[in-house]
Amino acid sequence: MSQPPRRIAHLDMDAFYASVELLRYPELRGTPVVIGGRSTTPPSVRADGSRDYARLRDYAGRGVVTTSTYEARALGVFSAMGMMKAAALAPDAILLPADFDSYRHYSRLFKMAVAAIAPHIEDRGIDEIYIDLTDHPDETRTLAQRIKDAVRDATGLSCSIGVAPNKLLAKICSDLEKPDGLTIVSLDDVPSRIWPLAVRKINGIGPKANTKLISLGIETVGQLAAADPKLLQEHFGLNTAQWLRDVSHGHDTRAVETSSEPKGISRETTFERDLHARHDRAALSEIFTRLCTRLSEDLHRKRYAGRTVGIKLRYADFRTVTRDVTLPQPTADAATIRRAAGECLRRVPLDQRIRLLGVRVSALTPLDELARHPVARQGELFPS
DNA sequence: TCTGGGGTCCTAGGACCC
DNA sequence: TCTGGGGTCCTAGGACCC
Repeated sequence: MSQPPRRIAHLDMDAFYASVELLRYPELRGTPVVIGGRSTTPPSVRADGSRDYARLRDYAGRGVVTTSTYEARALGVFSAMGMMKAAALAPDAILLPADFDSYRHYSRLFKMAVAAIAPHIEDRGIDEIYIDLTDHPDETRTLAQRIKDAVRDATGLSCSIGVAPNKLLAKICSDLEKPDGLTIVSLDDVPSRIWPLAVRKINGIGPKANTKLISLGIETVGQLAAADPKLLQEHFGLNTAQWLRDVSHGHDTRAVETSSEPKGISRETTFERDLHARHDRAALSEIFTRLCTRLSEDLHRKRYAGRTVGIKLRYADFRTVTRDVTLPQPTADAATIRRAAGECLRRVPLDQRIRLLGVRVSALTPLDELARHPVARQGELFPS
């Protein structure tokens, strides 16, 4: 009585932000382009109508690369890299500011195009989704190609799709033939196609676990599958060791979740220069209040209130501390958030320079749900 | 020339209650 | 006076992902 294998697709847009920018600036196609930076401005238009693009070499200050075109990646410039380091590697690369409104627009377009064909979709952020194709009547490759064509028709953008019996393998194989890939993998293919890959390719094995595995002589998924369970348990604990074994054999039973509620909403900012609690008190206070105001607006717009208010603080040396407090009633009110967050801030040592300040509200309840319960009206949701 | 901003999940200890 | 186990909530930190 074995179930037939599921058909799970992972769809990943190719260099999404950069590709959206190339729709707007097609003359940049084929050249190294980097998106990111804090103070980057859009290209200006010259008198003759041509565009004057900023170059990476002209950038100064903080910030990281948000994403880059494949030509820039060939020069060693990747997401999350510091801008100054990127400028050293690719000084002539074109620099563009991120335009998240535009990316969200194209995100909606591609997701709608997929949903018209296969509606069982799990959102994984702005540029990727899982799709459960198990109950779809069409043959797998034909169906996946149809989805790719629909995405291109709707957006002018290419994507890569992996189809496999579960999310773990689908995610891995959507990356195997990028860009514009279409890869189908079954459980039988795991030894030949998955085992040769680096363990880092597994979603959930990050820099820390990767380093640890390599120190144990485990570099590939196949080596992980062959590793002594006792050894793994010693270094990772029972749960993680079991998970490592499962994923190394391509096993994963997680369902495609078509809806989810947010757990927390936050706002944070890294300062142009590190600030000191006493010397820069006024500036810090203004930023703090603005974060709370923005967060309150986010909560209202998304129709949530939350009981737990927290702060995050990053020192100049990059150490991070958090403090939070749980209120008797959920709140979305800026002044209430500011007060609670201020209490949290007092519990943190403020003797060193600070580079980042953040505010967060969690333990969320939908506002509409709250409005149906009388207790909410007496709380701090709607202060007089 | 250091390292964004928005999230999720997990662990672990202590408080508190039954 | 000391001794239980289990369950839940709260708080802090860390790993990881897009």
